[in-house]
Amino acid sequence: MELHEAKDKFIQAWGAFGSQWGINRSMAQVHALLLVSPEPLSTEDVMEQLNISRGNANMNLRALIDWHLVDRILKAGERREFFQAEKDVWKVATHITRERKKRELEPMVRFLGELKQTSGTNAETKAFKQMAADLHDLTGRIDAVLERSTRSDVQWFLKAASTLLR
Amino acid sequence: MELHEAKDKFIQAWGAFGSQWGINRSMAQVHALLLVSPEPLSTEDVMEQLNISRGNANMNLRALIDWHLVDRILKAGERREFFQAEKDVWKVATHITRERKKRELEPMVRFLGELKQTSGTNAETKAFKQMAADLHDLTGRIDAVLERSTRSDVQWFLKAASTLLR
DNA sequence: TTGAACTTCCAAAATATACTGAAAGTATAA
DNA sequence: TTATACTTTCAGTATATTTTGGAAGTTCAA
Repeated sequence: MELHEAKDKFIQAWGAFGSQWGINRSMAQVHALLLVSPEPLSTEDVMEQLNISRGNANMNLRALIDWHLVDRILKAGERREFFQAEKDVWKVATHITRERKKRELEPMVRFLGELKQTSGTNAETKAFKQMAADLHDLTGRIDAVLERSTRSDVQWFLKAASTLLR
Repeated sequence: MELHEAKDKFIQAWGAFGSQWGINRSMAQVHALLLVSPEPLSTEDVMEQLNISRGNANMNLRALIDWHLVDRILKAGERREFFQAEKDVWKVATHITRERKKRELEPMVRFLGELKQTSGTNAETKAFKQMAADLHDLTGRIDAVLERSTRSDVQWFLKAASTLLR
């Protein structure tokens, strides 16, 4: 497979993969494009290479910066900004994990905790509270594992875990 | 909080949470409804309680059965089918994890493996192949951890992991 | 202070996704 | 075999999300 073809397929695949996980296709594609570009790209470059509008490119670049997946680069003598993806995939995974954990998982854990205080003592209420408690426990454990696995040394964790459990 | 209110909030929250992770809102809500219902429900019950159409209820119930999250129940003397959610949240988590791993993660790991064979030896190609290799390694490790953690004894794994890493 | 080069915003349009409801299909009992 | 009770399908509709492109905003050099 040629480099150009491989990059292209990667951008498509990353976009499709992202959208299965609730990340919009363009954002994932912009990210993929920057991942495979050796040099930082300008907004214009992104627009051209992905055939998307200025507004769309801008919005997704900002979102990626917000997620710490992309850095703004200023070149001497150039007014416009360039964008460069973080290439260390472990760092990328860590940032994505921590952000989604904070934005989505933690609020759910909190909510499930509140449900455990539902009033009532009849069988149906008890069953509901048990379900909420189990789910709270489960999500709490997942949260804890993710917290640990992204704290300081991701690589060590995944290596250790996959070895330990062999 | 009253039982009825708590159930309702749970259904809404589960729907919203699901859609953040690429699962459609109705499917997540049907699942939540069945999770909080002590008795199996009929298609009609689901339609009424969630205010959705017959087609929608049917489609999502089938999808949930397909994901092994819901069982069809036949009651003696009743012609219609009833539906009951698997209430063991560890089992639920295991099924969801394994299904998504199989449908989404594994194909991506395979694809990244293929990218490593991109032809070319110049700096840009090398950098690309390195990136693909890193991503392949990362997703492969995640895959391995998920495989282990859902194999036979989930509870043991998460307990062990969260203790080990304290 | 102006104008050029660039970024950001946002209402409207396009697209993708989900939902509806009626009709067709299927199984069972009489 | 027919009527009935239920399930499934699917074309059309509705809703939600994403994208566009022009206008407004910003920055900076002259």
